[in-house]
Amino acid sequence: MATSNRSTGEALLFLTDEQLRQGIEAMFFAYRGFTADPDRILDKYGYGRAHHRAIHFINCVPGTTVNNLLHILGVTKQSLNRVLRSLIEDGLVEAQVGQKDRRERHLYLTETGQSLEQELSNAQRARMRSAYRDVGADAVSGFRQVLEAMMDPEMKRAYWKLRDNEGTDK
Amino acid sequence: MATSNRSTGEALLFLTDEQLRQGIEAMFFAYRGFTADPDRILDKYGYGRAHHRAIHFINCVPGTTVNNLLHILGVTKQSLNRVLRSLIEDGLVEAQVGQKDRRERHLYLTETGQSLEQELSNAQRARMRSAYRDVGADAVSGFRQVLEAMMDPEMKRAYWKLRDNEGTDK
DNA sequence: TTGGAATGTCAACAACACTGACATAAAATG
DNA sequence: CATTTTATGTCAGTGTTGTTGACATTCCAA
Repeated sequence: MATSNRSTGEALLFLTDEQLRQGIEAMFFAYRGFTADPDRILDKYGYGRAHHRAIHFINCVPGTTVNNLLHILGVTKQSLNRVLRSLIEDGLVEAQVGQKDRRERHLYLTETGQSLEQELSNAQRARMRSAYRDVGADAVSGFRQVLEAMMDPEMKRAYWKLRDNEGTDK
Repeated sequence: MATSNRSTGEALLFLTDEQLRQGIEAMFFAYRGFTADPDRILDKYGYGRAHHRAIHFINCVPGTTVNNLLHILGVTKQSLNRVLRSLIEDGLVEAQVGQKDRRERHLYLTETGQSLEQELSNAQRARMRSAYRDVGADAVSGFRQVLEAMMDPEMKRAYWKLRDNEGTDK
């Protein structure tokens, strides 16, 4: 606390309970902003955040199964099922019975579904892009590092797996 | 823009839709980790995240009113009321009628409430501290900058106000 | 073929957000 | 001072989304 070197002071300072609590509150308020734009759009269509998450990851991994999706989302299959049912009824998602294993349902976005996904993504990316622009590349790098360090190991694996998919697919 | 240094190269790279999407997913998975430890503790007592948020901010700003609290939390007073009622019934929170304006209820944590707040904070800070340690001070600074840039202006003001309170009070 | 494991669906319940209606107290207006 | 308006907080009912429990279907292995 009584050090005169600022960076050493910070190295000690940012681990105080006070600094940690500010980080916690920053996460809380930022997540509100993070979900605000998609929430407004979803309201128009009578959907909620659960629908958004399902649409997002089906778009990421087309043909994924219900079982795989619920592991990514971290909810029970019963909870996911209700959301999927409404999306299928409304023609945004298509469920194809697996050819190898007919217990599985492979999920795809229809054109309508892709259209909504775009609308949601564009809104959320706009805020992210704006924030990134404001703070610069180094800050963004730190942001990503801290987020990854905060994940449960299991979630970290899911996160990497998604990144690998996209890296190799395209 | 045509400079060859590293930060400019990243400045172009991290704004692609792909990079932005990864940031979005990182937020999603990290927030799960962020709430995981408190959620486990709250389960033991039959509480949920809503109770945690109320306890957290009552602890931050002792004597705050219901009206002030619901602005910070971004929920309706009816929603907050249900949570407060159970916390008061269980003896974790005390509501004192205002002396100047007797419509107001000033909220304080009881000793029991402070004890639970400590248990929750310690768990959440432990994860945050671990993440901060893993990545270093510079990354933490970037993390905080991006989070702040992602907040709605209104939330940013609430965030600053809380920081100012603590800075001047102590 | 039969028993168990995996996958997905249907039903009921709990937490927590919301809107609407209302009681009380303060402030403004006549 | 009486009345109206405004602010604060409470109670009741509804919808979304999470949960557990029970079940049908399909695959696989003994």
